[in-house]
Amino acid sequence: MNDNSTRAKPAYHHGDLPQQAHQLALDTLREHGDAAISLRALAKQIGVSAPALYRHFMDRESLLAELAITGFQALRKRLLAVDQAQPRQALIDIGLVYVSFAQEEPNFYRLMFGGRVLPKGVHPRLDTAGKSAFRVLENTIARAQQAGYIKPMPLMLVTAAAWSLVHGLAQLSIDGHLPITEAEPQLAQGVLTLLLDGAVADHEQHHKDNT
Amino acid sequence: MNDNSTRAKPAYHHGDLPQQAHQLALDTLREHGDAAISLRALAKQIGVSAPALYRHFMDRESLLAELAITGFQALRKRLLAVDQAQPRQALIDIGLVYVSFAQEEPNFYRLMFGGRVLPKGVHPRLDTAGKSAFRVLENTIARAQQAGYIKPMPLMLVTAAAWSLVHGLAQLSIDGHLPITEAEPQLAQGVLTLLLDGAVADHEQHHKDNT
DNA sequence: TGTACATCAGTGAACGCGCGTTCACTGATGTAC
DNA sequence: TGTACATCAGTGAACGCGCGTTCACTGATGTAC
Repeated sequence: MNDNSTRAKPAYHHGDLPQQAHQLALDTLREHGDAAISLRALAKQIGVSAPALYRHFMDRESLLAELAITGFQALRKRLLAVDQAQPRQALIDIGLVYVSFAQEEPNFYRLMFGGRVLPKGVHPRLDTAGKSAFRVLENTIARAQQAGYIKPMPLMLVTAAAWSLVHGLAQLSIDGHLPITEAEPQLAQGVLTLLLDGAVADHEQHHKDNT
Repeated sequence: MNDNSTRAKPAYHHGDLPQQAHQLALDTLREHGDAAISLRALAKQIGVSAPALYRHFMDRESLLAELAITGFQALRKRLLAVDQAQPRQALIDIGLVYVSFAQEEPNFYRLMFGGRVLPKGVHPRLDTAGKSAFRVLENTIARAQQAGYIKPMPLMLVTAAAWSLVHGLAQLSIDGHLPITEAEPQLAQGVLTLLLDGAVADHEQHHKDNT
């Protein structure tokens, strides 16, 4: 009687408010960006009074932080799925996966890395989630280096370079500055390869140790 | 009589409204970010009614676009100041200058590249300004390539890589993800060098042509 | 040099909006005995 | 098994806010003759 579809329609106690709010906020984020998320609108759509949400979320920003955490977990999961057998291919693939995540979920990505929305240090769980996604990238590089594929140099330096490159690619392409689509990742692939092999012409390689 | 200090204080006709509004908005942007800019607040601070601003700016977004244009011009100017004598040094310096601009003017940089605020294609003058700043970077690379310093490959590929790298560095460092400060640009320098020389160990170079 | 007139750059009031958040409350549920 | 009570999850009303923008207007300025 009260469970005819997937969800009951309880009169007073909703029973599933936090999850449903989270899900709806997530949909809104993906479609319209973080700026479009408002607790009032969310409550209205769910059919619940606005203050009800405050039982489950400290404030608007906490909700955004939870969404961002979800995003980092999703990103991490995708990065973990990359085949690690061949160092070179693993490095390229992980970059491509990173970029394609941003392309598939631009609004998610912007929330996660916007800076404006969720400053670092305010939501510890968020920082942790971000770090653990980053660590997948870092581990891949570390492995490649241990295998002797990457030059011996501070891990920090290589990861900073790799992360900067993929982050830049991601941002520029979701803002329409680079002609990269999911269907045409050639440019992204070329760029990643460039970091591996270097831009400098072979006959100029003696310059290397001058800097 | 009406010109005792630098500025007159005319009763009705302000005489300098657009410039003063632009300047004040610019200060607000730098200090508090684009979200803090409101036409009403601006008008209030200047001591003029809010609708007065609509004589000079189509709407809020147009004002933001003008600010962003100013930003791109400033960035371009700095990039142009880089010494182009030595290809390698020019490439590194232009990257460092780019990153340090973002660090000095994070809110400016976010407005210019935020994506959320000013979508491409809406303000043609803005797009032009962005392109002409970008062209300085592109020209530097083209020169280095013509000098034989950069491998022969599509210019687009190298510029995409370089731009992505510096953009990523800039973004990550202003969001506090990388320990780069103006006083300590070593990491930035190391990262830029890495793109030039490549990450792959020398004895693995035979992999190069496999990809 | 003076005057009529067009144009420009302001004004004050108002529209309509949605937001986050707090308050004192009530209805529903779970738990100890 | 039944009942008293604590706790939890909602409610409706309200506070206070600032925003962008439009409207009909008026005061100031520049221009033609």
